[in-house]
Amino acid sequence: MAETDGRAGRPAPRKRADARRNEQTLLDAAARVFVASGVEAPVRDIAAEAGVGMGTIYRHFPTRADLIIAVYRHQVEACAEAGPALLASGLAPHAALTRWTDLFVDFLVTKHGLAGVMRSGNPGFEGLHEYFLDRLLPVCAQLLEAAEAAGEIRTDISAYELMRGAGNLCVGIEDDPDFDARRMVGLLTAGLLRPLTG
Amino acid sequence: MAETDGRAGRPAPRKRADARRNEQTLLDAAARVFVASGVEAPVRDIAAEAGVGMGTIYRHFPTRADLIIAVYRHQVEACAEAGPALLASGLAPHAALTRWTDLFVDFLVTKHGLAGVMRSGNPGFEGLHEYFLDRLLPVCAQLLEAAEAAGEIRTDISAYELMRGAGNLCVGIEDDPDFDARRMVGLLTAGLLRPLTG
DNA sequence: GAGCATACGGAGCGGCGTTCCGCTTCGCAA
DNA sequence: TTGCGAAGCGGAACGCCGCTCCGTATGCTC
Repeated sequence: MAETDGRAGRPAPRKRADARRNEQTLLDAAARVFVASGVEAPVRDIAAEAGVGMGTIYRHFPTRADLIIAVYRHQVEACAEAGPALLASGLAPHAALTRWTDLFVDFLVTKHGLAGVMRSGNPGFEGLHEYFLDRLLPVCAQLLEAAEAAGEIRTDISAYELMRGAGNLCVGIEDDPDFDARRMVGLLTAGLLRPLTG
Repeated sequence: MAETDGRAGRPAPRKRADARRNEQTLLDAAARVFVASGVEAPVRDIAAEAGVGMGTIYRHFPTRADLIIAVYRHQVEACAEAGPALLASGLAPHAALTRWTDLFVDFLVTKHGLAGVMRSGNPGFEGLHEYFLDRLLPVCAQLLEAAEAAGEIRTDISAYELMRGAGNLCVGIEDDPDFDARRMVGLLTAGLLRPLTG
């Protein structure tokens, strides 16, 4: 919330060298642990992997969510930027929306358990939920509006619902070979299409 | 699994009176606690509400899932029976499927957190997932097949995926007034419809 | 080099699910 | 009615978790 404080002056007093080093070490260690054990891995494991104490993690990343956000920031950014790009690519809006949703889902399913943790009301992860929404909701909304404006889809579904729905569909995929989240999200976007019959 | 043992003879040695009493007490207490705090309520709370010790719960219901199953058995049964009834009611198969899905979703969303816990891979709840599948999957499959046979819907979605998808969409609804699970599941079933265009 | 703000480590707290075992109670048989 | 083995009970205790707190160590500045 008050990370860089934004406002006047330069209140960030520059971190100590060992602190900056540790932060990077933690990010690397967390990334490794997330791949190996999923994003729900015990904080202790991450601390151990990084060779630091518990306190160090919590000082750099006050909540688990902050750590996860930091680890995946780049990829979320890429997903956010893909939205406008797809719209500008000449694809029909609904097709662009579908493609973008696929990207979003791919991002989620390739991170063990990220989806499960991203849903709202999951204690300790509210910040993650918020971050995803802040960053990706406008993108999704833009795609949705374009498709609505083109008359391709129904207008009673909000961007939030679509993202939340797609996210939910990706929960708990890792240990279930019989469930293809991508196809189900495809069903969801297909369901958006305005029925041709009256 | 080996509850009544099914097989020959009568190996169930009839329970003691106090045991039967306690089982009922527990069921009632659990139902109350589930309503008040959701199905993820601490086992201790249920024990306290029932006025029994921890051991008593675990003896009667070896896993949390067993307790939940016992509490909701009637309602699951009703949902299962609604499937054939809807098909026989003269509704078009896809309409019947949609209605049934609504019933299923209603059942899930009216129980705090049931959906979240029903997904596979949730430690301590595997049995619950299994039970829902055993009981409701055939029903869903029957509805799906009828709609497929009528040529109303696409054929590349399995009953399991549909149920799992609907279930997933209901996860974490309780604290999110902006997300209408019923409408999203409606999108899913609408997406099943065979597109009228080539 | 001295002194202090900054950062570190990990013991410790409270909450969870689950197990285990000494004690109590039931109900059958004598 | 009484005695006794088995069935059932309660809750302390264990291990795992996220998270906090504070005595100690370290980097930075003067």
